[in-house]
Amino acid sequence: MSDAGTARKPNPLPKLLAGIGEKDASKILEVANSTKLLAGQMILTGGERATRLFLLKTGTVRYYRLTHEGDEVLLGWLVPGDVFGLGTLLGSTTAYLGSARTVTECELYVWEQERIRKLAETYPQLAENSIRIVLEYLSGLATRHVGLVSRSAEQRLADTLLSLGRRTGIVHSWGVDVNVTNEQLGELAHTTPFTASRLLRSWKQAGTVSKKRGKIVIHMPESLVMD
Amino acid sequence: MSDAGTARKPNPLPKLLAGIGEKDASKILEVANSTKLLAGQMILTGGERATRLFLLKTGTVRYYRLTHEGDEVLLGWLVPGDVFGLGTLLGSTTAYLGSARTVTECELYVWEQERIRKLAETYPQLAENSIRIVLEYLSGLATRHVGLVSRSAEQRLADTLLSLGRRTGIVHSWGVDVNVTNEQLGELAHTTPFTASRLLRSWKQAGTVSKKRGKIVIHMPESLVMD
DNA sequence: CCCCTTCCTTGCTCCAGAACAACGACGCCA
DNA sequence: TGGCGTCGTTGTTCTGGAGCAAGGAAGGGG
Repeated sequence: MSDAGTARKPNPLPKLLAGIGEKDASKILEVANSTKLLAGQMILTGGERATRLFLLKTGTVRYYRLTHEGDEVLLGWLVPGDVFGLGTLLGSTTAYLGSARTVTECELYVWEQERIRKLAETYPQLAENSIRIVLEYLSGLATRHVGLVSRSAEQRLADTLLSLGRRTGIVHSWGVDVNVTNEQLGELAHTTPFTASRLLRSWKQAGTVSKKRGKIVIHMPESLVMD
Repeated sequence: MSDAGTARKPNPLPKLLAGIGEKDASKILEVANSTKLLAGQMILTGGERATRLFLLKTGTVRYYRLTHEGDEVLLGWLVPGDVFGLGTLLGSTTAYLGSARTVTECELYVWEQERIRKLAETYPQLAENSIRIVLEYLSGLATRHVGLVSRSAEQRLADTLLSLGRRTGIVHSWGVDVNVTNEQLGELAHTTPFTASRLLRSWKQAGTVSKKRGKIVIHMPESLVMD
C-alpha cells in the first residue's frame, strides 16, 4: 500500500473501517472477539460454511487452496489490517473459498455472522468497503495470474521481492531488509526454492542483494526492475 | 450454475438483482441505458476510471488483461446475466481491473456511476449482491489459477470442455454440442491450439468426442473426468 | 560448546508442452 | 462451382525450469 517509508508502521485504520468515524470504528472493534493464535494454527478451512469474519491485528496469515493431490497453492499472504472470511457478510450461506493458517503468532478480531450483518445494516459503509476489498483481492490475484503465464521465473521472483520489500521491508541506509526464506519467496513467485536460490546467487554476484538465513537485503532495487 | 438442463435457457433474474422484487428489478433495468454492440468492439479498458456498470443481456464478452509484452491474458468469459465494471459502485474512484471486448454481437444494460450509486442506496441488496458476485469471480479465478499450477494441459482442457458443456452446451440424445474453436478452448485452458488439437484427436479416437469446424460434440462426458 | 534442526547451495537429469512450419480441409460468398 | 479466408492437423525441434540427491552452513537450545 504505502511506499517505502520508515521501519515500523503504526496501526492505521484497516480498510474494512475506512470512512467510518473513529468513534464508530472503535465501537465496531469493541464488539469483536479478540483471539491470539500460535504459529501454524488453522483459522478456517475452505469449503466450510462462512460464519465468521476475521480482521488480522498482528502477525501473518497464509491463505491457500488445496490441489486435488493435496498440495497447497498460495492465494495470498495476509498482513495486519487485512480482512478475510468476507462471505460471512452475505445473507445466504456461502463457503470460505480457501483455507487460512497462521504463519507467525497472530492476533485477530473475529465477528460472528449475525453480529457483523447487524453492524453492516447500521454502517452501510462496511458493505462498500467489502466490495472494494474483494475487488482488490481479485485484482491482486489477476496480477499474479498474468505474471504466471507471461513472465519468466526470474521476472516473477524479482517482482515478488520488490513488492515484498515495499510491503514488509525495513529500510536502512544500506538497503532494505526483507525477512523471508527462499522457500517462502519461491512460493510467492510460483517457483521452487532451488530456482530461487540460483537466482538470488546471481543477483548477489551482481551486488544487487545480499543474503542471510531467512533474510534478504536489497541494495539496488532498481536492478530488480525487469520489463 | 445450473446443471445439464435443456437446450436454450430462459432469461432468469441476473445475480445482480437477486432478492429484489420483480417490480423493483424492472424499475432498475428501465433506468439503464441499453446498447447493442457488434462483435469485436471494446467496451471498457483496464486502468480507466470506473464510471459505468454493465450487465450483459445477450452475447459473449471477453474479459482480459494485457501482459507487459502486449499479449492478452483471459481472465474470464462473460455470458448473459453477468455483470462487470463493479468498481463503479464505489464512492472513491477506482480503475477497471481489466479490459472487456465483445466476442459476438452483444446487448448490454449500462448504468452511469451516479445513477447506480443512488440505486444502491435505495436497494442495499445491490451492494450485497455485488459482494457475492465479486467473491464468485475471485473463486473462479482462484480455481483457474490452482488448475494452472497443479494440473496438466490435458486435465485443464478436459475440465474446461466439461464446464463449457455445462454452461453453454446444447444437449442432444447423442451428446452435448459445444460451439467453440480449438483456439478459444485452448485459451480458456491456458494452452495452445496445437496442444488442444492433439488432445482432441486422442479423445476422438477413444470415441469420447467428435469434432466439426468450430464445434465439439461430447459423447462421453464421464471419460473427461480426470482426477 | 556441541548437537540437531532448519535452511541454503549446487550439480545433474529430464520432460511437458510451447514454438514453428507447412500443409490440409471446411464452408461461405459471389 | 470455384476461390479464398479461416480453422484444423501433424511432425519436429527446443528449452525453461522442475525434480532429485547430496552436502554445507547457520543458529538455537540445552
